[in-house]
Amino acid sequence: MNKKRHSLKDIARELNVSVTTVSFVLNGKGKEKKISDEVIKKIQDYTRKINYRPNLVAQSLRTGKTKILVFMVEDISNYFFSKIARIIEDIAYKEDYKVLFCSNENNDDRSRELINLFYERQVDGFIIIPSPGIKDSIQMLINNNIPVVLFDRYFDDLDTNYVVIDNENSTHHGTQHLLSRGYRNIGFITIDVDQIQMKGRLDGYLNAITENKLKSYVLKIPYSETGSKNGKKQIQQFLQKNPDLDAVFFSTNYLTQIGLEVLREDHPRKLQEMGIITFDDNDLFKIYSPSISAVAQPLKKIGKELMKIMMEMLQTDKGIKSTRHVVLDTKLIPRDSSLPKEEKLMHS
Amino acid sequence: MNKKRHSLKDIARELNVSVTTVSFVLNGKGKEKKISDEVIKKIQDYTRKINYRPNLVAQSLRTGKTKILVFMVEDISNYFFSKIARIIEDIAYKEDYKVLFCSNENNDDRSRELINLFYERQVDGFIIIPSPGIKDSIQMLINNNIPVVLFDRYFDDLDTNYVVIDNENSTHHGTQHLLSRGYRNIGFITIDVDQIQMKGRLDGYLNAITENKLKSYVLKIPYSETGSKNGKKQIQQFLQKNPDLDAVFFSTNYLTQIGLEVLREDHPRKLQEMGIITFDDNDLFKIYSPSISAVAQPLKKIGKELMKIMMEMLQTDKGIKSTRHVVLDTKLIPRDSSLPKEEKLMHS
DNA sequence: GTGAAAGCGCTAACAG
DNA sequence: CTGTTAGCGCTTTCAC
Repeated sequence: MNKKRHSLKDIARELNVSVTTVSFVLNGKGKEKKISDEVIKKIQDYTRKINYRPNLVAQSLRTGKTKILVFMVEDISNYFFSKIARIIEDIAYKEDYKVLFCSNENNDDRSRELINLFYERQVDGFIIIPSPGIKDSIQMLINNNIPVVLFDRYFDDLDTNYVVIDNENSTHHGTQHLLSRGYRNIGFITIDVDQIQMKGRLDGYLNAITENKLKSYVLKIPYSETGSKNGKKQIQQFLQKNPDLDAVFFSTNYLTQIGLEVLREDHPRKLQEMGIITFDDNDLFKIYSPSISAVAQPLKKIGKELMKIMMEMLQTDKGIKSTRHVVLDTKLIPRDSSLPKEEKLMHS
Repeated sequence: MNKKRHSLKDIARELNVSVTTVSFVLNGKGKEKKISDEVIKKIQDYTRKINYRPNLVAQSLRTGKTKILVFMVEDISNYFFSKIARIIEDIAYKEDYKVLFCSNENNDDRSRELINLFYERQVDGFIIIPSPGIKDSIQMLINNNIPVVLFDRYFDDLDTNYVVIDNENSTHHGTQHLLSRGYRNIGFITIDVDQIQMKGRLDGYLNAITENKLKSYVLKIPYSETGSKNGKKQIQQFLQKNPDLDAVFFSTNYLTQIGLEVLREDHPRKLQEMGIITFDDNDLFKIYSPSISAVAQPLKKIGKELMKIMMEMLQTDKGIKSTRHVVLDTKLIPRDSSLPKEEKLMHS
């Protein structure tokens, strides 16, 4: 086996042709450039024989394109993000793009660092879930004519492409669902963060509650504490302080996980009796006992829309065309955890 | 805002110094090369002002290093893989490496394609869960002196670095656990694939069963069907055909998911009464009802060991030193699903 | 102390 | 039809 990589020059020398000829042939421009069949064949045979692999770094330097996209989310190991990642990956590979995944932990410094890093590395485009304070970095990318699509959330005062869901409507609908099933004291457990998607989710809940002249119960947990014991404790206290709650709405899937854990340990009875809805579905919620009703985001559609916008930008050379705003609907999947209240009480 | 990227040349011209000087200063070699403080300051101030970002592609072409690692798994959206991905990512970033994640679907063609792709792109190292038939591609990387670490499985007749767990021992132990809890007819549901880790898992189970002179019940499902209705159907049939089973051992987490779904839908009673163990833990198994006993892989340790070997190879220039073989222990986490058989029957 | 220049491997305009 | 050549942006040797 050959230890050294072959270069165009090596091949050219070996075959007594010029680098250009080899380059043309390998790029499929042999016919177009009217290179003789004989030479074409010679080159193809030889390169196949030595298993020639072009140096894409050199190619990138020359063309200015890396064929790499960045997909930046809060945490790639989170169900929602990793599922979308997988969809994006598949579409991208079909379009001959590779995808670099990274997690920013919803942290501005880390986000900025990552964006700079990949900017230096000349990636062709960014698909980003922005952390709260990185408007400047996003702006920088846009100024430098680099395709960016945000998703899950965006900045009100920054004109970017984005793909989001109708958060407000979704939680409004979910809350209505609980109300229609007879629940009256509905708690809302969410993340304490000043981001548009979370504000939307809270608003949807609050509106539904006020429209029905009911009392709202809101618990806000700092994002940084969702991984720690502290988050769990806050939910425990919230449930204890509000014993009259007959339903809870969790605004993200990791909160649901913590919440279920608390309910299971401290209030096994409530776990069966309370109405429960989670934002973001998970395969496992379906097979939980009780199965958990969920507001499911359209993962495939989100992935597709993101890539559609991205490919469009990538293809229209540097069109500073209008930005695309896509707002998708979610789907409420009623399961056992939000069965009518009386029914639940009967069973338990 | 400036539309164009700045290059070293631009800076040099602007500041009336040479490219070399700028390069030295930016690489922190100013002092070493005895460049005057004045010039150093001038360059630093200016580059900061225009927010100069070096072109890392050019740098890579020149140095031959990309500072990118590839992490290839079956499916990045799977819990086990995405958790490890996250750990690897964190370690890598600290070492100033970026990580490209990709999913090979345990498919040889896709694996080969991906490996070639990244090889062309000059990535510095590969961490791979190999699909069954890509020994040749792995060999190619090794021949070309590219650091490779396999994990989860390896090839018996290929001398590579790898990090795996003691599969045989783990399932043996798990099966023993079920036996000690009074279960006698234990089924083993696994993937039909000729790979070392799955063979180990099956062997561990079979050995435990034979040692105790019991009957084995094995269901092998093709990997390709685990995502489809077909896989579900096979489990359904398996359970129907073997009504005397009092316990099941699932050999991977996605099989467990399907299995739980089947049990929940078709045999809610069995779900409570049967002994259940899963290979690969998941946060949600802990809060399931019943909580599911699991053979947990040491995710952090796996990630750390992988990166330790990788960094070692990356640093020792081209040392063809001996290959590293790391075999880690798993941890059996007994939960409610494997409570003593009598206890379970009493409760239900 | 600083600069000129070669070269990493590739593309493509231009020349013949 | 094929070859020469100028870069892409950077690092680094060698020269002054």
